[in-house]
Order: sequence, then C-alpha cells, then structure tokens
Amino acid sequence: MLTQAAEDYLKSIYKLQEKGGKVSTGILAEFLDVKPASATGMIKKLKSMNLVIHQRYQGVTLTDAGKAVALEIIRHHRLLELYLNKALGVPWDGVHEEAEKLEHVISEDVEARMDEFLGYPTADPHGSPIPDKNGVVPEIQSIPMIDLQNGQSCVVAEVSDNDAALLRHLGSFNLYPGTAFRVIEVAPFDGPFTIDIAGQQAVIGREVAKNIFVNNVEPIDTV
Amino acid sequence: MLTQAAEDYLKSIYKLQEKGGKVSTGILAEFLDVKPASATGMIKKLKSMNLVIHQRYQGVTLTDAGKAVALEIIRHHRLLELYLNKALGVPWDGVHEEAEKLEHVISEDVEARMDEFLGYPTADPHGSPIPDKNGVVPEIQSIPMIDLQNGQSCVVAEVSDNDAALLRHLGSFNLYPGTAFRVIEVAPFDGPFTIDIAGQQAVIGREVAKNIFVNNVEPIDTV
DNA sequence: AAATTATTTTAGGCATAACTAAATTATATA
DNA sequence: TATATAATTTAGTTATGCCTAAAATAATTT
Repeated sequence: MLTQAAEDYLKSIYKLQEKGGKVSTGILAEFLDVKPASATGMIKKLKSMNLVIHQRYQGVTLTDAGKAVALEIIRHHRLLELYLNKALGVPWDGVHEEAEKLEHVISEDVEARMDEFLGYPTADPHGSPIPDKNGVVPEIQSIPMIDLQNGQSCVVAEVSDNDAALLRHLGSFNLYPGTAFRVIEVAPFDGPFTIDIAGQQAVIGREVAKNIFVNNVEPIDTV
Repeated sequence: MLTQAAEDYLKSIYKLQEKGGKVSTGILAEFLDVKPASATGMIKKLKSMNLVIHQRYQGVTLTDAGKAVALEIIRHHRLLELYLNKALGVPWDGVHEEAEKLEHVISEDVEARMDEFLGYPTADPHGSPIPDKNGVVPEIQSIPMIDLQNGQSCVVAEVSDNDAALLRHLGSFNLYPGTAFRVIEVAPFDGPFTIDIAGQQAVIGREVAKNIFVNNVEPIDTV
C-alpha cells in the first residue's frame, strides 16, 4: 500500500504531464506546495518502487504502474465529487476539498456502489472526465473560452476545479458544464466577454475565461 | 487539529471508560493493539493538550474537552456506518471497517447532510447509539442475551460491531437490531440457546449470546 | 517484611515526510 | 569561453507515532 503523500505525488505528476511536457522537480514541488528538496526525496522513493522514471535534472515520467495508480486516485476523486454533489447536495465549490481527503481512504467496494448509484458517469461536476475501472479516460474535446469570438455560441464542457471562489462566481451565472451560451461581444483591447446565458447577460473577465472550456462551438454569426 | 492516532486513542479511552472503570495504560494498549510504551507516549501528549487526566499507575480519564472529541468521532463513525448501509447498501459486516477510515476525514458539513438524509437517526446498524451534535448519547437500556431464560421473548437492541464474521453469522439468522425472537430452550450445563425467530429455529452458542443485547423482554412463559 | 511478579515508564531506534542550508549541475549571459 | 544565475540534489534536522529493551515502580505472594 502506498502512503497518502505518495499517491498525491503520482496524481500531481499525471496532471502536470497532461498539460505540459516535462515535469521538473521544481514544477512538481510548486504544484504540491512543498520545497524542491522534499520533491526530490519522494521522487527517489517512487523511483525505487518503479512508479516513475527519473534522471537527474531531466524531470519525472510515470511508468505504466505509476500511471495506473494516478488514474485510480483521480477516478476516486472525481466519482466522489459527483457523488457528494448529486447524492448529498454538496455545492460544487465544496466537493473538491472534501474529495481530496476521501479519495485516499475510500474502498473499491464503496466506489463501485457510488458508480452504480450515479449510473456509471463519465464526468465530474466540473466536467472533468472520470477514468473507468481500467484506467481508460473518456475523451472530452473542448477549446478555451478565451479563443471564442463575437457571435459564437457553445456549451460549457469543463471548468477548473481548484478555486472555490471562481466556482461560486461561475455558479452565480449558472455556468455549469452543459450550460449553453453565446458570445455577444468581446470588448476591444483584450477586454472582457459579454455573453448571453438563457436570455441573461453576463460579463466574464479574461482571467476567468481562461478557466472555462467549451465545445459544440457554432461558427461566427455572420449577420 | 488532532492527528488520527490521537483521535483513535480518545475514542478508545471513552469506550473502555464506558464498560469498566479505570482505564490503565496496559488495557488501552491492548485495545489499540500497540505496546504499552506507545500508549504512555500518546497519553503524555493528550495530557499536554488537556484532553485527558493521568497520574502514573492510576489510569487515564477523559476531560470534558477530551470527551467531546471522543463523542464527535463516535458520532462520525456511527452515522457513517448507517449511511453506508442505508444509502449505498454496504452489508452490515463491512460498514465498521470502512467507517473506521472515513470517520477521521469527513467534514461536519457532509456529516450534517448524511444526518438529514437518514432522518436524524439515534442508532447505527448494530444498534449502538449515535451521539447528537452536542454530544448527548441516547439511552439504550438492554440486557445481555446470555441472561435470558427459557420461554422469554425479546427484541434485539444491539450487537458487537467489531467482528465481521460474527455479524455475518447473526445476519444469516436475521438477528438484526429490531428483530424479535423467543428463547425456546437453554441447554443444560451452560449449553447453547435454541431460539425462534419469526417461525425459524436457530441455535446460538453462549459466546455469541454474550455479544447480543436485547430489550422488550417478556416474562418467562409459565405454561 | 522480603521477594517475586506485573505494570508502567524511560531511553533509544526506525520510518515517513516535511524542512533548511549547502553543494552540485545545468543553463544563460557577458 | 568564463562567469553568473537558476535548478536540482545532498546532507542534516525536526516532528509524529510506532517499536524493543531496560529500568523503575507498584502489587502480590511467601
């Protein structure tokens, strides 16, 4: 059995590997809010367990075994988030923190029961894909909202889950995954987005828009 | 915030305090399956936090603050057991182990939501009382089944929760809290109990009977 | 009361996982 | 190319919480 810390490292390496390429000790340490020296220590330990590949100054990569563990933890996390939201009504800005603690202690049995209760879902409350029992991650193709232009309509696919205040902000506009909206105007000089959500107008700043990913994008309205 | 180990010690001290009087270092260590020297160390730490009172060779007692923590953990544990059983269908012989891990990480918010979902229950799947938010423990008056005599009928109030095999055994007879049964015969020379549960006969050994507590006891059948 | 037995405490270790400070290695700049 | 800067690693420390072995204390027996 792995320690909680080891699981958190593997999960973080996976996530960082997803976005950018090389996962350096420093990047990893920053992401986990520990000092680089601490990350070096854990990397050594994970390497000795054949969960990561590492060469001095060259960054870490997950082995197949390490990736399997990472995906298992991520699956726990996202199923828990959805379960807490759907079954217990925990608001979507609160599920992340709660799942962060529960993901390390939940049994496979309870997880399977939650999965069944939820009807074998493929995305968590923030739109992030839930890996299946075999570690297969459902593909979600989306583009950053920041790339949208005037007149384009779309549907929210996914939002960043690690900032509760941001989530509350988005919730106040009903900007949940699945919600459709249309860009009314992008203010000049990299200004904010004005959008229409079911008849209601909202102004979304560019920093916020970077954290929203959309799909079903319709071509520009050429009126 | 307390460590998980500290919480387990407080919970154990509370439970041992309930049955017998003085909680010695040795008894506590045996209960927690650690060496007495380890218990001494933790007792010292808990004492420094004013959670227990301790004098060398005299045993430990919980302070009001310590008792409050113990009851909170016990509340977490028992609500979780009931929730896992009722909401997710986890069999009653599995809920203890699962709750043992979850009790230390569940938030007050999620606990309150489970409590509401369950309709503010007062007993867990094994019949143990669930302390309320203020640490008030509902009274459950019961007697050990071992004290029953021929012909007496009663209702199961509570069973020991720490032996999964025992629980599966009792489950096979439908001997859950709330189940009524009648003693048909107690075999002579401290032999086993033969009982009638809804028309079905079952033989219950004396060691098992010591782990069953009953109430609503009817007087002896004087035919 | 003295000796034996049992309990409790102290002392010293180990593993985990963080830290700081210093040394090393790689990269960027002059 | 040499030097400065940045990143990474090593070395040594701290804290938690367990362990074993030995010492100290209490309780029981003779």
